[in-house]
Amino acid sequence: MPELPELETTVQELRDKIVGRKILRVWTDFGKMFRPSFAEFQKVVVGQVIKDVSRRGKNIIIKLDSGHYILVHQKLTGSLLAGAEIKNPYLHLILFLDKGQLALSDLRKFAKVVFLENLEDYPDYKNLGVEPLSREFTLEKFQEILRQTRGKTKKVLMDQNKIAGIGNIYSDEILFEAKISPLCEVKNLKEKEIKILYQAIKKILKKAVVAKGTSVSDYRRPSGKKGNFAKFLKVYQRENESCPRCGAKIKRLKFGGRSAHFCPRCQK
DNA sequence: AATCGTTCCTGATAGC
DNA sequence: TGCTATCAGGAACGAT
Repeated sequence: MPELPELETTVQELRDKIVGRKILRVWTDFGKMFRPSFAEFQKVVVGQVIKDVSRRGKNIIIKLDSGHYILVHQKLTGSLLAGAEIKNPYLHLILFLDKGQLALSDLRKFAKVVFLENLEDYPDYKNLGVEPLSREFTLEKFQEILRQTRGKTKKVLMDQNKIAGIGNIYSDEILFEAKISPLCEVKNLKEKEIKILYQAIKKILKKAVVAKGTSVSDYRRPSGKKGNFAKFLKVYQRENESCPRCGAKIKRLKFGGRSAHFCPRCQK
């Protein structure tokens, strides 16, 4: 699923292809994914020139000539693809540009496309937490976030309103790197562990950005290529395999509606 | 106010 | 073989 490194890759690779392009026509077969409506979206978007592509948390933000925005959340299986002519059985949105196409592929149809006049008017956007690879995300900031939060460490890492961009794959990998159990209550983390966890967040996310993300299920880069991080995964989707650090059997545990993969021996 | 359960969707897999 | 049932999963939303 697309998380921060996948989105970062998407943005970097989309920029060259679509900034400066004019939107001539739009097509969809799934009007339900648009907010407020496809009719509204079509009316406002056609004829616009794409000014910029950026990212905030797991949201892709496309800025238009008019100063308005298209916000795309890819959820579980969405991918933004760009090229001369996109072919794929799961396309649900195509923007026909003056050169090439921009398309949204989404097997499970959970993705959302929102048209906004002003980003700050959108509470789901405004409430997003700190960007973990930004300068704002200092150790002090992380300590402050943890002081204000209760619950299990994995859940807090994945809370978009605390830290934006981390999902199931990278929370598992970060916790393994830091040797902390996903079930560990935040209030029980020692100062030293908080520092190690902070460093692990930066390290794993940076490494995954360099590798251009993880294509463990449906994620694809805008060119249709896969990301390269899957081969670096230590615990995610490795249930019953041996821990690469201590050799114990990796466990998978469901809690709070999601699954955590971890080594029961070396993650405390 | 914070937390919990439900919902959206479809391909893969298990069970018969 | 071919059918049906179950499951995964981000986050908005409604309920408590």
